[in-house]
Amino acid sequence: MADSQDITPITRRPLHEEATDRLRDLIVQGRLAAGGRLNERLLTAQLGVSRTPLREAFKVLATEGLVELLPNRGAIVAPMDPVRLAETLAVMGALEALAGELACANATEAQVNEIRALHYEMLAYHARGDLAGYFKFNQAIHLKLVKYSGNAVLYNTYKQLNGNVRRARYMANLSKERWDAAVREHGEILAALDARDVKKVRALLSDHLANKLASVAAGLEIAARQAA
Amino acid sequence: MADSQDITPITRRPLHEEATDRLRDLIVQGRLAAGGRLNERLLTAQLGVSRTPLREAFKVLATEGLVELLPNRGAIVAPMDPVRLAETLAVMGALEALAGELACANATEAQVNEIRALHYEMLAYHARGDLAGYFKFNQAIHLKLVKYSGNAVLYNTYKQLNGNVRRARYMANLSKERWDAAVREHGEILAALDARDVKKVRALLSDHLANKLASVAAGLEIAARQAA
DNA sequence: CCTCCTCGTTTTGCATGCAAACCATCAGAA
DNA sequence: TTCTGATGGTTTGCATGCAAAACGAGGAGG
Repeated sequence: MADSQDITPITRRPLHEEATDRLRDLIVQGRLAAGGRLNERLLTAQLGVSRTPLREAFKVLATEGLVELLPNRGAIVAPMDPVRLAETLAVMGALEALAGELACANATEAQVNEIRALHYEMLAYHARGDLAGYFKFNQAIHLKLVKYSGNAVLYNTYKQLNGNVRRARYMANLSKERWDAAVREHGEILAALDARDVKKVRALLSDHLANKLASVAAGLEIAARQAA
Repeated sequence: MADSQDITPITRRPLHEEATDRLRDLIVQGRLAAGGRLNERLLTAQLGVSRTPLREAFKVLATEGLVELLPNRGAIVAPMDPVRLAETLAVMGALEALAGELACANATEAQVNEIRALHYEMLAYHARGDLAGYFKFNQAIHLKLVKYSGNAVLYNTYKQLNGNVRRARYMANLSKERWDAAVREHGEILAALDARDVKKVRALLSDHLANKLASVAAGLEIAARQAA
């Protein structure tokens, strides 16, 4: 039987996949500005591929909601729409609630411990006030939780929505109070998961996401006021 | 203000979109068998497009989970995996529960009445024992409910998952009893929605989907036994 | 009889060519 | 001035060309 030390197969990934992933990263990381035009000629030069795989990547990212195709006028990075963002968070909340429920039933002890480990790492960044590091582990915890639900469709759906939200994370109005509260909430979620308390995990995750939604909404209001 | 008699813009849809939609329909309707090979040359001839837009359609449908791309060996219609199907239904249940909740808050009276109308049409097909007609309106009701939640992201996410499930609908073990029960459940859901009873709508929708999942699981077991 | 190799055919993945659509600019008319 | 229409350059959408990969039929060797 093969184990994780197995020989990794030599795979040459198709160019269009590589292009899709690279572009997705650029967009999610915000290195391609929302609403900005995606110039085919420029990107083919930068990525070193021809137009065909690049255009295939556009189509894929369009179905993921990261790119908008304007017929006969090319593609732009999907603009960030506050309403859409809020809607996405609401959906993610429902998905996480389900994930928490399933994780209570399906996650192994080792998996819960993995989340616990990530939680402590996150606490370390929180203690240092390192927001970027905090976000990274915060993300990781949420993703792991959904993954450990054991429902692959749920995981994929969640991940896709998450991509759309991640590039807006700086829009959240993360006050010190809210940050502290979020960390506390994480602690409670972990405890409830550890206790396999389905109802509590559901409720806590719902609240946690609702709070995030509120925080983002507040951030957007500030942004809107500044724009006006 | 413009009304529905408005002038419709003259739009020539891009070929790749048209191809995507056509292919998606063929797959969802089961006219392209699950697991079956998608021959580029054949399909270009049948759809009357060249390989480029067709291949773009493959990529899009692959991200939707309807097609599987085998590097250097073309594309096949994604095989139907019972586990995956069950997982998808679980996710859809969570989404519908959220949708019902939101619909209680956001749906207009007219929208509830539209669902009521569809419900009665469905009842007519049920009374006649017309399964195909029943399915059509059953689908329509669920989709409308999610749409009337007012959350566009939710609607899109749901619709995408639904495409994957629809082609497996014949796998459900729809006994007369289960069918009757489903119809009853629909009636209760409608009543609760009409009464804007959030909790009840949530609970009923969760149950309804859980029952569907059980029904599909039963159908799969029968299929598995037949295969063995 | 099975296995492995060879070589011709088919199919795929990507690059590129070409016509049509678009955009910017500007001249001329109302 | 403001609007209309022409013009050239750019960009897009799709078709097609070409090299590499996969497939498959046959034949040699075990």
